[in-house]
Amino acid sequence: MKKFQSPKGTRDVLPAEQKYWRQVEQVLDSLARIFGYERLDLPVFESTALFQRGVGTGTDIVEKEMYTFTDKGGDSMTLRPEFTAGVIRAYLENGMASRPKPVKLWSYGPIFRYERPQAGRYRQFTQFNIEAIGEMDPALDFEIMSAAWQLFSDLKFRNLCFQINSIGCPACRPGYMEQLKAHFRSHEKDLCGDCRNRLEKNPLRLLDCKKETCKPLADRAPRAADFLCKECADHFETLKRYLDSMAMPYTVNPRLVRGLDYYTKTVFEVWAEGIGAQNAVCGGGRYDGLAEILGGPPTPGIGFAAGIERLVMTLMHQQIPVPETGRPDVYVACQDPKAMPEAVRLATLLRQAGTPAVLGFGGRSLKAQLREADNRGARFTAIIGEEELGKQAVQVRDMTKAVQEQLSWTDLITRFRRPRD
RNA sequence: GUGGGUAUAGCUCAGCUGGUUAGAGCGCCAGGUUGUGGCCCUGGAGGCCACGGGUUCGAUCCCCGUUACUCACCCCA
Repeated sequence: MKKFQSPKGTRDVLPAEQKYWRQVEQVLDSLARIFGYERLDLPVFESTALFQRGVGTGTDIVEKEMYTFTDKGGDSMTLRPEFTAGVIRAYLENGMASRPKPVKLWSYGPIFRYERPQAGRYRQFTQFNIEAIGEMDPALDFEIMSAAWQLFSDLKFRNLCFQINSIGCPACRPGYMEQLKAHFRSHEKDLCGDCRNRLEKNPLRLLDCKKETCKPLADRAPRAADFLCKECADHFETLKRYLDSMAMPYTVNPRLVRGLDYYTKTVFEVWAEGIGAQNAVCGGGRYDGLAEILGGPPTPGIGFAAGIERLVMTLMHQQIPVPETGRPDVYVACQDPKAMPEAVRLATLLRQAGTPAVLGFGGRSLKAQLREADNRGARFTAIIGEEELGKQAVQVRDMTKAVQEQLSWTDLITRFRRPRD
């Protein structure tokens, strides 16, 4: 029979990797608390139309990357390829517009995109997502970016690169797009095939092309920042002043465009090095038109998403120390198998007192049990030997100091008791 | 969707231009006498050498195909 494997583009997060996940999750949880964001959990699948409308039919995500299926009732459903559309759907559906603005929400969970896997790219991956809805103030753009900043500094990341840009709004973008198209159309014969397709459909993407033939043209292309309307230009300037005043280093990248249709004004990404070609660990921006696209009242918003797998990869690549997890306080061993009933009772009592305790199974030699205690990282081993048998007593061995003493069960339990909350 | 690379033990990999019982390190298990881990020593378990075909007296090795994994393009987290 053919051996089963995890589906292409999915992975198992084995116990050895869990400490890194735990570290990231703890930092995220406290970050959300520090910045005043509340948790919102969403369904993993939504109506396909939500993503078609919200993300945009011209995007790669909607065109070729969605896990879409028809359920038994005949409705088309899609595993979420991003969080934002679902967050806005929930915001509108649950009348959150009546709450104090901005409404600040965060979410965490699996995201699905059907792509060819490579280093740092999976078909099922995990995102942390943060959104602030209902406020135009550039100070909120700053707050969101500053949350990203603090996330990475709390994780102790080094060598990060913040990229920002402004891509305008419905008032100024059409004018810019015309200029952009005109520029590329005059050189159409020099463009690669992909770019010729993009020309009418999504001209912004041409700026992003990495082909040697298109790059020089992209470099000479008109820049979005030069065509912003007064409102967008002021917004961008104010944001940059906030960033400067707090000494947060960033690069204005006129070629940063981002792949989703709904972005307006501010867009940004954070790049890490050393984790492969997929180096964006965080990406986001403002989406002032999205709520309307989804049938709600005009509602501005801004947010970002971070890919947890890439954060974990960076943590490991930069060899950042994280707390060890899963070490037992006490390993209960017995010298003779006939002491096993006592060992079982002692382990149970320890656990009832909240002490992480593991038991040596299988009637193996004491030597083997101590070896196991060592391998599992146990801090102490409680040994029931010939002398202790039937006396409610144990030899307690300190595994780092290699010294031991006889203790009664009650003393042992008292010493290792852990209050639980 | 388009390219390149790689498939040998649980993991990381050797295996010379094809030659008979397929190796190492790590890990796992058990021992090194009288109740005790880490270091050291000894032993053991564990491989249809990815799968299918071809060339050959003979293929883990050469050729073709399939599949999987992987890196990159595209795009993104």
